Amino acid sequence: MDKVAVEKKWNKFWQENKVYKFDEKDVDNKYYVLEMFSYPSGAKLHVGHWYNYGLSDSFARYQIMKGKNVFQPMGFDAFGLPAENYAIKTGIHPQDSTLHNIEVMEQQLRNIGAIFDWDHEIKTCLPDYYKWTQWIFCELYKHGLAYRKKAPVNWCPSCNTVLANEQVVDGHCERCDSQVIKKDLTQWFFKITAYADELLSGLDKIDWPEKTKAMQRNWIGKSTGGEITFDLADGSGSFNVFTTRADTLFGCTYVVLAPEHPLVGKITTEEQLAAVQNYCDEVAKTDEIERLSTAKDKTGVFTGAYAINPINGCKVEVWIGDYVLASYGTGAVMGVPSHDARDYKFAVKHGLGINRVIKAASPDVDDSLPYCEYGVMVNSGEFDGMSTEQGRVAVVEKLAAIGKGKLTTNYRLRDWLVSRQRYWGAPIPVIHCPHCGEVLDENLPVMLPYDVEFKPDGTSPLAKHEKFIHDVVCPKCGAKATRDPDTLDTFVCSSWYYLRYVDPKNAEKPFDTELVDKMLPVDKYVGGAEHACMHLLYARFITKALRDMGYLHFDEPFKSLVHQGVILGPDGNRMSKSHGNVVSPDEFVSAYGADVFRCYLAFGFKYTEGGPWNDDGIKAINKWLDRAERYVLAAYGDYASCDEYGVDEKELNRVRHNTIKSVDNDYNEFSFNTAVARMMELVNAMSKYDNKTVKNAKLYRETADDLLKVLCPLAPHFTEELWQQTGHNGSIVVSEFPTYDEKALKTSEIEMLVQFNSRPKTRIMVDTSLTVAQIEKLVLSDVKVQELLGGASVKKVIVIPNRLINIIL
RNA sequence: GCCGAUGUGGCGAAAUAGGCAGACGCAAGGGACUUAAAAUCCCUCGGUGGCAACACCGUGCCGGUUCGAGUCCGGCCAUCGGCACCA
Repeated sequence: MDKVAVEKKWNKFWQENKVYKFDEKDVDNKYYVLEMFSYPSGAKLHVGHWYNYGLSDSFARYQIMKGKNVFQPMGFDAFGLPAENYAIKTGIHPQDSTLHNIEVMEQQLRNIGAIFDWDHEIKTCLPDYYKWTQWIFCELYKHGLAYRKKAPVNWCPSCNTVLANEQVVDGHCERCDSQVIKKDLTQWFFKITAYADELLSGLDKIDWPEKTKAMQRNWIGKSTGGEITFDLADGSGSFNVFTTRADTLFGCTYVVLAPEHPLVGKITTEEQLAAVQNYCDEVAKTDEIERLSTAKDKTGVFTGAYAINPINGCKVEVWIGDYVLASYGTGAVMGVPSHDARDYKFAVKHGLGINRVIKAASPDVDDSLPYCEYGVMVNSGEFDGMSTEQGRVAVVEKLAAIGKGKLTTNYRLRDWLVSRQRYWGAPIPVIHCPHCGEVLDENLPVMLPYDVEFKPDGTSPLAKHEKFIHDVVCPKCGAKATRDPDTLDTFVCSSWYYLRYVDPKNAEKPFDTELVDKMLPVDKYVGGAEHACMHLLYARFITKALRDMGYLHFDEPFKSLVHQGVILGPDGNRMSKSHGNVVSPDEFVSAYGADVFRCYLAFGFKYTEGGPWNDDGIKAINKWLDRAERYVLAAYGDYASCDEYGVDEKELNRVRHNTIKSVDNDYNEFSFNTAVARMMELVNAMSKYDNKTVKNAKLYRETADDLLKVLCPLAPHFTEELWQQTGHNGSIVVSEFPTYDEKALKTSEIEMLVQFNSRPKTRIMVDTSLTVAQIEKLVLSDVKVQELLGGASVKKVIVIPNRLINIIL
């Protein structure tokens, strides 16, 4: 078969006849398969795209054959930095390059032969989409979940924009790898922290890889403890510290405030003023990465002020130190050098007191200082003898009774910084009025102007567009006002696209609530693991926020998630231009066809693992499909036919049904490699059967039909062609997936292994209807076994039905 | 440091529930057909020893539980991913 030519034919046929169109009237039987949409870069589809989209499509096709009404949309995450950077380099406008790239990619995606529903396509850079992205911003704002504040933020000097916490990797920009610096800027945030607890607990309800859930848990970083109030010794005020180890409070010999703590300026004494100011200046100059380095010395300065430890009334020194972060907890900690490694280092360096208040619970545990494990309280007055678990609550409760403490929870998760000083994104729909302050512009969309000077200089490109910025009046008071010059992080666009897919042409609303409630959540979401703490977290947040506003009525957007593995270059490195190891699917697809390529990706890797690319086996897959074709056609060819149903027939039938059973299960689990292995076994069995001179045509042909059907999701064009050539009506791609016959899997006799003391010795044929006791009797009376035993006495016989018999001597 | 994975032939990888390790392939070697090549078909293919039947060893390392461990338990080592002065 000329696979390439055949693929063109069927691809056209399916699309023209809308063979596997999602039936909008049968929503109750829907199955929503979604792959993370792609960024329309100038480069062609690479092997990774095929791996993700091609095999997810096989899963979707399998669901169709299992009778599901499958919805599998595709679109483009079209805003973003790369197009803008490309524009800066080449002068080609981002809109032009993006729309062109999308056209090219659409064609390439069609060539995979996937069932994408193009009527539901989304391009996030078009006004009819970003209008609703802006609408979401407005809704969040109205519900107090979007706000603007001045804060130290991550700034990428190369991309000339701020970044979200999630986009900073090891202190470097996720995109361009430049070192990120801290800047104090006024920026827009989404209050994702309001959902911290639900984002955490919701993880228990969803079928996601444990690894990914663990990463989100980690990222959210819940920690329970208490806030404890220290009064200043001179009575001029107080401050709180956060601790998870209130049981160590009696060991507190000093307290440390973050250098940015608002109290620092007020409490510093005359003598210490110069030192403190000097220290704060130094800290401000050091960049975040250096400051957060664990290896760094625990520097700090005494403020000259004293505070009172509320549990025992002891007077302790108040220091400042940059190991205390202003942005976590209360920006102040109690110093307990005896039971905290950092405090210990700090105390030793600055000559502060060390006072042990926890003993190891069991005497054989290393009890040296600092002792940071849980243990038993000592030197702690009435609390002596209490365990850490009890004490960390009891101490706070005692303080709460006198208004000096309360139990609290802290999260590592920070609010999501969404404004970007870049051009190619959705404009933030806010107008700044000299009288009313910030006012939402609900006259959407706020159009992104085309004629913009987007060369980066650290200010937003839109800020330099006179008309965009100034040609506006305040919606409230009508005064001359200005627009917000920033655009939204592209992760905002992608945080709700799975909702728009089901209702992409709705001009009245972002989506119809009733429809979305029926179509969501996504039943199977497939995409890379690298989005664990970004897109996958943001999407969950937006879903929950929209739910609380009443726009939808479910809690989680993605019921079940699968991460495909990464296909590396042949050298084992991540594919990249700089490594020069990028493998293009094109030459393989044009030589062997899309089905062969897809089957090869299916067979060559464990789906969730991926691995280095190697094209040695692709020829073998091509040969295998040729082999399958030969025997399918042979089954439908001329030969001496009979109704016989002997040993050979039973064996062929057994392999046939075993293949159906296994492959059915394998598709469900994205275990494409083993599915192909089982199908290869079936082809081998057919080849063996074909050697018979007289064959049972009914069985042979049914087997051929079943082979085509189980193979169909992985090789749709190939099987469709053979389906037609063997005289079937209708399209195989929408036929029913075969069911297996349990009876066919069972044979009347089975060969069992005989072991002596767990050592394999011989084999014996056993009737499968025998009981364990009968098998035991049979094996002991077997001539061969008798001979091997040579009269030795048998202590015990262990029979594992259908597998082995272990004789203990 | 903490969290999560992973570790099996020359290679990609299999192994529902503790039961014949290496399914299914690739590569390699041998053979049939062929004037020859391609294609196709058949055989061998974890290691060591042996003519052989067979024996011993073998799933990162060391122990344990069990009639029986790739799988369970304890302790290590290595690689990869994530988090990290988070109080």
